[in-house]
Amino acid sequence: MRYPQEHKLETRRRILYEASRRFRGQGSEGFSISGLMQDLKLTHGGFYRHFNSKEHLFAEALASAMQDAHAKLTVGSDAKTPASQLRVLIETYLSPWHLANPAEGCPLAALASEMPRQPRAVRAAFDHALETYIDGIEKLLPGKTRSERQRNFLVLFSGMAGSLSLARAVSDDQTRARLLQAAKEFYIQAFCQG
Amino acid sequence: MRYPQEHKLETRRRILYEASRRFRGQGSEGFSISGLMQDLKLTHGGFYRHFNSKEHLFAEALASAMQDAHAKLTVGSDAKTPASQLRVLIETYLSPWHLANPAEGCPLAALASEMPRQPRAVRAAFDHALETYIDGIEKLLPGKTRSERQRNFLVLFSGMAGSLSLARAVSDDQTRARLLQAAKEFYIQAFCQG
DNA sequence: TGTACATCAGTGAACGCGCGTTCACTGATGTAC
DNA sequence: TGTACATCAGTGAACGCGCGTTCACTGATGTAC
Repeated sequence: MRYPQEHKLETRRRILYEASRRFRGQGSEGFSISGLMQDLKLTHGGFYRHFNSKEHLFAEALASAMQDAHAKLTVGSDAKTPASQLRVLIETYLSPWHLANPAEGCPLAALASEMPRQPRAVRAAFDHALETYIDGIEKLLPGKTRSERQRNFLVLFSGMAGSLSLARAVSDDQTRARLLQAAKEFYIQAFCQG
Repeated sequence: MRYPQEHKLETRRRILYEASRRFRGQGSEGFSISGLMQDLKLTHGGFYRHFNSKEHLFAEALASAMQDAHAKLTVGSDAKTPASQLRVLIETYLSPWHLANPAEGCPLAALASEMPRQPRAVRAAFDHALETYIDGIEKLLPGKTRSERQRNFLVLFSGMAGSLSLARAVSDDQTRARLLQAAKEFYIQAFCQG
């Protein structure tokens, strides 16, 4: 059957967003196209009207995931100094909510370790999405030059992603909470007006 | 055919070590039992004389990998102060060699993000191996009490693992090297006699 | 010491399963006249 | 305005493939007598 105009774009958007959640939550091989489409009340065959392959979907989903994470990390923190905005961002990044919701969180924590094994196109998409991520946040970081702030971004975010990732990896709730709390204090002290 | 005594244990050891490399290098689903056994000049059927399942193999391989990483991080650094031993350890962890050789490196950087999706037995093995890892290194960290040193271990190692992981994820060699270098300076400053 | 049998690490065909992808088809709506 | 045809998002059976795991089998060596 023929669908109203805009319908195709809307379907594509739905697939992309749900995929960006699943890649983060279950990894690049942890879910099937079939299951994804089924949960969107569609069948698997239709997927290929929107994306050439799962690999292409992953590449696009990375950008979508990075935008999503950026948006969630920067809500409601306007009209303050960069240092205090950064403090809120660190607290949000290392919050119990982010710990419990990998599918809606930062792709660095969820997907960085899979990147070395991905095909060139996916890795390029990751590189590009990361650059955009940096551009959106870099201005909150300490540092006189742009490249100094970018270095600080990389150290801070890779460090927080590692802490979040390890906190998710261990089973004991108390260890998780302690790690998150200790990391929060550590990075705030190191990067906020320290 | 019947094999000399000790032969079975030796085969088991070879499977386990090679598996610990592959899990780190390719992830829990990135290689097959068949391929693993083939490269050890064996056939896949024989695997099940040594391990009940790939899951059991993963659980044991985590301990093996963590021991391997611990050994590689602490060679040739005796007869110094804890702070200078820790400095060497940080430099080794964030070295170009570790960047280029995930299969023989720290499982935290390579496997932490897969843990949340693993079955209970694997996660328990990870928890236990991590505790042993901590016990072997904790004494090098600053902190008056054991639990303070353990907290410092968790912050430092999860941070370094995140940096190494992100450095491996990006494609550009210059960005990688800069991230590693910046992280090295940052963590040395923060944890060595700072 | 010699012989018959038991053992069991390793072999390789076979299994069921889920996956990504393809493709002939459907049918409501848009378009040409 | 009415009619015939084209379009194309979505359907679902079918494909080939690689995987983890099972199992009947092999045969050199250990053991019982």
